[in-house]
Amino acid sequence: MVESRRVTLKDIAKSLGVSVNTVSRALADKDSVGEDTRARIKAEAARLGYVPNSMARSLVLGSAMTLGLVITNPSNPFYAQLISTIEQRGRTHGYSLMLLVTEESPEVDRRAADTLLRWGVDGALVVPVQGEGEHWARLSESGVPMVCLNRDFPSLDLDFVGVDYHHAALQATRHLIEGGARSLCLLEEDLPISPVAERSAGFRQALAEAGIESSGDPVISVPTRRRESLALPWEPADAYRLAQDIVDRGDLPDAVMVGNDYFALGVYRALTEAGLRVGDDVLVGGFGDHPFSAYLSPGLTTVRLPAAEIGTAAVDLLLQRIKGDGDTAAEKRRERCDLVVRASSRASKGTMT
Amino acid sequence: MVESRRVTLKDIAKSLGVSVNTVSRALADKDSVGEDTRARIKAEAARLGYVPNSMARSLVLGSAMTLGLVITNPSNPFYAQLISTIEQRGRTHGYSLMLLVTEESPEVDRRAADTLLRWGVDGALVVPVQGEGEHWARLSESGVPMVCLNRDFPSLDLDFVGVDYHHAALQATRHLIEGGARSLCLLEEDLPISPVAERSAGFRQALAEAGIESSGDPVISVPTRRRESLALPWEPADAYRLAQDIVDRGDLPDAVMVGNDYFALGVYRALTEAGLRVGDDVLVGGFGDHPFSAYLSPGLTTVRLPAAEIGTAAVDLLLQRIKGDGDTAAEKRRERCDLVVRASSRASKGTMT
DNA sequence: TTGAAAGCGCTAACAG
DNA sequence: CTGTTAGCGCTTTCAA
Repeated sequence: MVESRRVTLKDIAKSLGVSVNTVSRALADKDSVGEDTRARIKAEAARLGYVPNSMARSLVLGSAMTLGLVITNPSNPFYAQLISTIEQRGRTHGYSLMLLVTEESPEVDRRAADTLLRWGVDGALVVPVQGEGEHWARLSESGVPMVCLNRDFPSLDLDFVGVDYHHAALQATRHLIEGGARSLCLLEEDLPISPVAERSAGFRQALAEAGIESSGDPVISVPTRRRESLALPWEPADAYRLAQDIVDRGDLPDAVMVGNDYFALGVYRALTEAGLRVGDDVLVGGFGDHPFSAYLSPGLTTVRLPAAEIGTAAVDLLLQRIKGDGDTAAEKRRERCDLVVRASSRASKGTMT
Repeated sequence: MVESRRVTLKDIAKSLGVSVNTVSRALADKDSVGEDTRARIKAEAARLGYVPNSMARSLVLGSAMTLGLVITNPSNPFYAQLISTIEQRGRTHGYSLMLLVTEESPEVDRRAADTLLRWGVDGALVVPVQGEGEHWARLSESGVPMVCLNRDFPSLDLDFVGVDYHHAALQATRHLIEGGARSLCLLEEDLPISPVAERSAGFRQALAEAGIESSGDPVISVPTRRRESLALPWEPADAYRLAQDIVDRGDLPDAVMVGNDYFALGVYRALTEAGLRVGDDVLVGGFGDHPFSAYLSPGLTTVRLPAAEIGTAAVDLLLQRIKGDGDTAAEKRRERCDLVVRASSRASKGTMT
């Protein structure tokens, strides 16, 4: 491994006896340079193994050509897909990606905003750790275009691209009710985030429509035990325990909705162990349509989340903002999604929208 | 949104009537600055909302304080966990992360190496798109410390941290054989990567030890149909189709190993549909121990991959290289892993190492 | 068409 | 203790 310093424009210039900026323009394919000169310069650059210094370039150009992506947990398959899509689409437009993982820590979240500011990213895509998001508002006000992903701050005037969870939950719950459910509950993770709130609202609306009332709150918060590592998806065991409790208490409804497919795994187990048949004795519906969901017995009825569409839309919106379209009002975009009906809800009506 | 230019050291200096570099040193907490001056400077910096420019800083310091991470597919849960771990550990040491997603494209892989070079990352962690990896060798020779993750180029002198797939496959296969299997096959994805090769070798060794011979090749390559989007994990359907074929042909062995748990989903379905009972008529073993694997019926016996350990070890090795320990021979580290025994292999011996 | 000079924002040397 | 000078590698004036 040669410890040679990196080749710079100056090196090429010196080696060829021309000025630095002739080299710069030759390599940038500007027309203000002679045919032969350009050729000699390019040859020499290749010979020396010249690699442009992006940082220096960015410094003078005033643009980092970098997007920041802040994610709470890449092990969430939905977010994993967002990462892929976003990186790909950003790269297509010439942007590099700086990734920050917050693991639901408000502290890390706050620092993430700071880091992005320091690096001068051209724009930021962020799944915020919710609660208070002033630091994100500040980032945005500092002139860094940003769009929130999946989690929205209704109170803050920030661009947002996510899922129409309300509509999705409404449809899914209606579907279970049409399937015959007269008592239902919804198991949600215990985080104060907008997706949970919106799903709960949609779920409740469906219940209200059908005139279904329950003694207690039908939306149940799953106590997610501090996981060994947050670098994992939701823990089925958390939902398993809760479902067991419900069964033991004799509170089991006709149908159980869960905020994510992983919880469905736990619910399946609890029901099965109690001698109940999913899709028959109890209907189950989830969110995510993760690859395993189609392969469970019975197959899980679940909402497919349009990760690719959301990632793409978010990047496109961000790029638009970066291009200067910054004074328009904040956009709140909620993508509709499909309910994938499988045997866990018994009915077999195909895909509805 | 104020379109105000970013506050710089110069602004603070001007506003206070001191020199730029006094400001620099005051803010850097160097001791060569008066108590009161420092205080005034810090106050003014805060008042003006000064944010240091990392790029400028990096340019002069000659270090980007950035690590590059090149991943083929974040939707692979193993890689998702690596991303989390690596970002976290890098951040702990003050490094930002630049993420590149290659989606198994040799072209993108090549460009990734170039991008990292241009940005002058301090080090790179890469899951290479295998085949030929000269560009990675070049990156390394250019003086950028790098370590390969999960996939090794035995022929190239590059640092490597991954899984001891050979040992894992050996153990898992032995376990199935001890469980009574006398004919076995291994379903692997059709990629020319070292993990596949190593698992196959371990699998074959176990067969040889037991004196098991088969008519055809017991290692079967699963034709992975070009997926709609590569931003997804393995496709269970690919393994499902193949398993169906095997069953139809009457070639079904006593035990089926699969290179990843997603394939097991497909195998389960094919077997079930053929009226066979997993863990009874046919034993199944996988790799990954994904969250769903424990919740299948029957639970899937599978190899747990130590993603966190590998991510941590890789970062630590990289940081060590960055610190200058660059002349030692390339290190090839293969982490051992546990076989998680569940009902799909019938036996119930607890966790073995 | 080319070169010289200036500057992006910051830090490091050296004076004073 | 503080200011001046220099320079990281690059691009963009402006002259020549």
